[in-house]
Amino acid sequence: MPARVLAHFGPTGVGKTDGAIALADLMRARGERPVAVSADALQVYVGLEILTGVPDRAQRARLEHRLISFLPVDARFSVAEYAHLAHAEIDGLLADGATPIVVGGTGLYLRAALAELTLRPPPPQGARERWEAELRARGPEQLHAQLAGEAPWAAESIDPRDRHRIVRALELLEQGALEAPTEPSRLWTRDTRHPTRLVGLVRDRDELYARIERRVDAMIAAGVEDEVRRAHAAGASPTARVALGFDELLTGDVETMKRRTRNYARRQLTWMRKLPDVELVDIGGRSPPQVAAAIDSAPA
RNA sequence: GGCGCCGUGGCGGAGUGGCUACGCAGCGGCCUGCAAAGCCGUUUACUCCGGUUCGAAUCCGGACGGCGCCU
Repeated sequence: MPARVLAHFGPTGVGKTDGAIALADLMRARGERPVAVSADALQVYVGLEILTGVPDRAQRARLEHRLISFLPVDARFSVAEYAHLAHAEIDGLLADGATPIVVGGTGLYLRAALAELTLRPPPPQGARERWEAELRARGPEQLHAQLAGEAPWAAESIDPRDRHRIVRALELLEQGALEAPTEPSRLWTRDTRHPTRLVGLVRDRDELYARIERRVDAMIAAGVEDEVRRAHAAGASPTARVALGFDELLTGDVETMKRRTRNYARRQLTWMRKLPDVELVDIGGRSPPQVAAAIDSAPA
């Protein structure tokens, strides 16, 4: 069964955008019409283009990108909203005879775009703030114990120190939306909404880290610090501020930004290894056309 | 040249005779409306040589190296 949707996953700085652009040239030469659909939680924001590494004008001229740089920085965002938008884009492109290339590094977003995850409802008005205040007052262990008392099965799968998940579980519990799953999770299955070919882009670890180093330096040369200050002044939302380097650049701590970016790349690689049916392609030391050919002909 | 202080893993830093210090980095993993988030696990050491001792990173001697002061 021929794949109708292409997907590229890989750690930050590996060269996903360039890879997709090169592949697009190859596809067009064959009469196909590729369009990139971003699977990235931070590239959605307007006003953080340098920081989040959104493809520039020239790159976008060579390959149209969707779901990039469209949301005001002061807006909150979430996987569920993303899943909605991504499904609409992908289905629209297919209906139009185009080939979506889902490109991104946010693992959860990638799966949300490709598959039909059963996402839970958002927290009711003010619930988040209330539980976070509880958390600060009582600490994660206390809240976890409370959760264990009311929904032991849920507490079991959450570490007593994992404040994020504890808060989330309590929000759901409170609105009666915390039910034991009736079917197995689809997060790690090979389930997709359309026949999909998934390629994982990799390269030597030292080389990847060196690229991250250079990339951050290039961002600074391009004026990220001003960009972040402007976003900060514009009231960047909590979900925008989590962008790597946001806080660090406000205080000038470039080394921490680089280190955290490396840590993130490592987590992305962990995620990638776990994806079923991912075809790994080492794109180190290859020219764009070679990269395109390698991606195109990765052993099935 | 003399005297004194110091020499612990990639880095920082405890430990003064037997019992994993620890933190950071690195590495592996978890992951369902915050995911570039949040969380879990984990490798590497006592500068070298000799001595004392049942047993030494820890005590003694020497070598080497570093720092400081003196000549």
